Amino acid sequence: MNTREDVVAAAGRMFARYGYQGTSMRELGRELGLLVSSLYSHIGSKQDLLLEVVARGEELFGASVKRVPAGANGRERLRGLVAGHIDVVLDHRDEVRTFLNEARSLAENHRARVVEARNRYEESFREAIRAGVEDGSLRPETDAALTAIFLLSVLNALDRWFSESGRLSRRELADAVMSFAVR
Amino acid sequence: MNTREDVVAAAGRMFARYGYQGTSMRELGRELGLLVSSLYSHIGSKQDLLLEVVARGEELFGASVKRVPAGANGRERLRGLVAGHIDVVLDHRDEVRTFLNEARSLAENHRARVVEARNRYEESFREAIRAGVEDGSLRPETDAALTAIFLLSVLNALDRWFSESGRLSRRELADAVMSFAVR
DNA sequence: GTTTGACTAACGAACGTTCGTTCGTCTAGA
DNA sequence: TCTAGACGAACGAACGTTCGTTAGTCAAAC
Repeated sequence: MNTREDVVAAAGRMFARYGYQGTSMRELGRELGLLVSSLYSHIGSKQDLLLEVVARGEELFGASVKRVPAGANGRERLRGLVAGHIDVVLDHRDEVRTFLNEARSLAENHRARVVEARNRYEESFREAIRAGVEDGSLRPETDAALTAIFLLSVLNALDRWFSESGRLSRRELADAVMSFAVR
Repeated sequence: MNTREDVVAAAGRMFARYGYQGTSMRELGRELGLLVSSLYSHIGSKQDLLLEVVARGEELFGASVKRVPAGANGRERLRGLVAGHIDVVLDHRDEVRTFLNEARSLAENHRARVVEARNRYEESFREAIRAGVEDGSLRPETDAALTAIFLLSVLNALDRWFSESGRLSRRELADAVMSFAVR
């Protein structure tokens, strides 16, 4: 017997791998050992399913920001954001991939909300960088906007190559990313 | 009157924006002012269309590598690769986006070829970096594998935010990316 | 100078298949 | 006995593709 949670988790897995449009409800059912129609005992629609997976990705990043200690200096806060992002990406690959790549398949109003959430998230990176420049923990010539974009570009591509059993630990990865972006 | 070229170009545009699975042949026809069936006067199948667009992206990157002068030192060659990549991404957004994001919708054998092409391309970055370390134009502690991945992560995300009318020129962008990756 | 035949581009109808979704029924556990 | 979850059949719409046909163009053959 499957729970609603099982359905959402399997949907995340398949959306991440095959994309929203590339995932049929029949295949999703097969993944769970169910017929298509049985899925609708748990969910309202395919679109709802996407919405839920994307919302989880959104919340994960939001929660990660809140976990960064407010008292620290700019550089430490940025380092916290980077480490938090790494954890979110690697611990929740399916939701993150779906959040990053499949939001375009959301209905307009929900997609707009996601874009806004991503902007707020990026702004928290910029804010930490600006603070670091002011408090002297980051070089004065550091460009907040550009650095934030570069950092997030690298961080969001992580799950395409990073392996837990590889050469680098998460901590070493965070160090490498930080020294790339802000030396 | 439309040519085969028109069809491939329109397909690139739509694959880039809506994805391969998110593009229907009927909508592609509408984009060109044609009925679905008329498309098949120009092409063999939807899959052929994807293959052609992806192949163009592949060739663009391959040609960019060849344009880098072989005589230069490692750092200069890397700089040439970065500048070339920027040009390809910004001058051929549709083909590049399709090449990067939609290759998974290719039949297995063709997808494997794309993966191989991408590996070769990344290897040319690593090679330039290793050469730079040896000839002293890059810092000795530079990690070729990691630097190449970080560089390509940043470069491939460019078309999501870079605007020709923005604050940075392409040259300034190349400078920023280079100093980001190899100081 | 006219006719013929190949060629291209587009049409509209239709094919079989798959899509997301709905419905009424059945069954096992509370 | 009631209910949640799974079933199987069915829905209309959309999918990619094929078909036979038509109108226009252009060069070669008469």
